[in-house]
Amino acid sequence: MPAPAPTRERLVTEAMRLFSAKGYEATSVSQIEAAAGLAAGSGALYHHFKSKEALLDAGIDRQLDRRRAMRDIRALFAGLGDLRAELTILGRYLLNVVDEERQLLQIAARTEAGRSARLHAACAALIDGLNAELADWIGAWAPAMAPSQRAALAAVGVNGLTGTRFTATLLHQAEPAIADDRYLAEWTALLAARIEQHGGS
Amino acid sequence: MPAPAPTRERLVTEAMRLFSAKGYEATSVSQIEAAAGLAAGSGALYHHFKSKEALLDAGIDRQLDRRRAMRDIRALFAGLGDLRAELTILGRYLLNVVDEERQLLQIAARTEAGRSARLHAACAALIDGLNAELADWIGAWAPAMAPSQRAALAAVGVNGLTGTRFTATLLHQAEPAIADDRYLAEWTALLAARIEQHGGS
DNA sequence: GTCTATACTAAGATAGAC
DNA sequence: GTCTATCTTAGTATAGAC
Repeated sequence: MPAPAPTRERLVTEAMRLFSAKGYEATSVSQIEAAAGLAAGSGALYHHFKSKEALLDAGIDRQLDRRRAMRDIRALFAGLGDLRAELTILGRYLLNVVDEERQLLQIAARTEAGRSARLHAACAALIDGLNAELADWIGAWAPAMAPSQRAALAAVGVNGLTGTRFTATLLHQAEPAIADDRYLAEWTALLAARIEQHGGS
Repeated sequence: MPAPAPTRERLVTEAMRLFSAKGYEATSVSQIEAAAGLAAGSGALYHHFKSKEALLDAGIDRQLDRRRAMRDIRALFAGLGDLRAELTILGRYLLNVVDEERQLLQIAARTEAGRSARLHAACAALIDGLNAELADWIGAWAPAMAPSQRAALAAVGVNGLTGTRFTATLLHQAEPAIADDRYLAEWTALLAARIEQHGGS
């Protein structure tokens, strides 16, 4: 049987879950304590974190650590030499990254704009990274495409992936209205048609 | 000079603005009163609305009234006979609808899932309507396309538009990283390439 | 209709017993 | 490390003067 996670870990886990469901401000310390198996309102949380905000920071840092651990996985599946095969895998990979970061994105979405600079920076770096990965790949297959057009195409592509998760969250859909396979297949066909048309040389 | 809006109107306007910025639960009645020019914490709001939730409902209803007033504008620009010309206008129209409803979408995004059934219903109807409009248009230009594929293509298209606003909100961008014209042009080219390829017959 | 004042509850955070 | 108890502030909402 797995050793129970230490209290500090449980607090971070439950806090991030509650923050993503209700937003930072709308989540009380009592609720976090209760979710972590401590007495609600006991203030036991403050033996592990200086404040509620320090707890959010710890959660963001944990997510950033996970992100660093995932880095360089991308290099594993490059260079199949076939446009649609590569794009299929790239789309699946990008959507997977969005899912890994979904909790963080939801917290940012449910929390006031200037509330946490760290939160904002973590999300901005994520979105920028997704756009850069897709833009780079497009650049390799359509070298003649102007950089500004490449950026716009990458943005539409990335928004097509992030948007489906945003919408699902917004509408409280446990699972997307359209199955991921179906959606990704259409996403791939859409971008492939445009790239072949343009950079097909 | 314009007559100052009545207090009740100002309360709804400011409440919706604050709800969209901070979320429903994170916005206090005092803040709404202050924003509407009343004494913070005076409780003057309760002479106009039974409760904070009744105020949110009034704001949702006002948005639904506006939505009804916008209906049937779509019919004005149909039937240009040119795929790319029609798609350009349709994309501009759909993005405009998203902007009109942006405040409502943001409130839903920043507010806990089961908090308001009315809010959820208003957003679901909006997203469904956008998808249906694009799917119908695709169906007219690519009759041979399977319904499930048409739905998937429409979903990618709509997510490409909603996603750009979601992302801008998430990253606190006053204006999008890519100009709307540039973005819409690429969005149009992307979908047009796919539709021509498929239903071009 | 708007104010002051207030009731009541819950928030974030701390002190000290065990 | 976790608890009970408590401090202080802020929340929703109401009562009553003007």
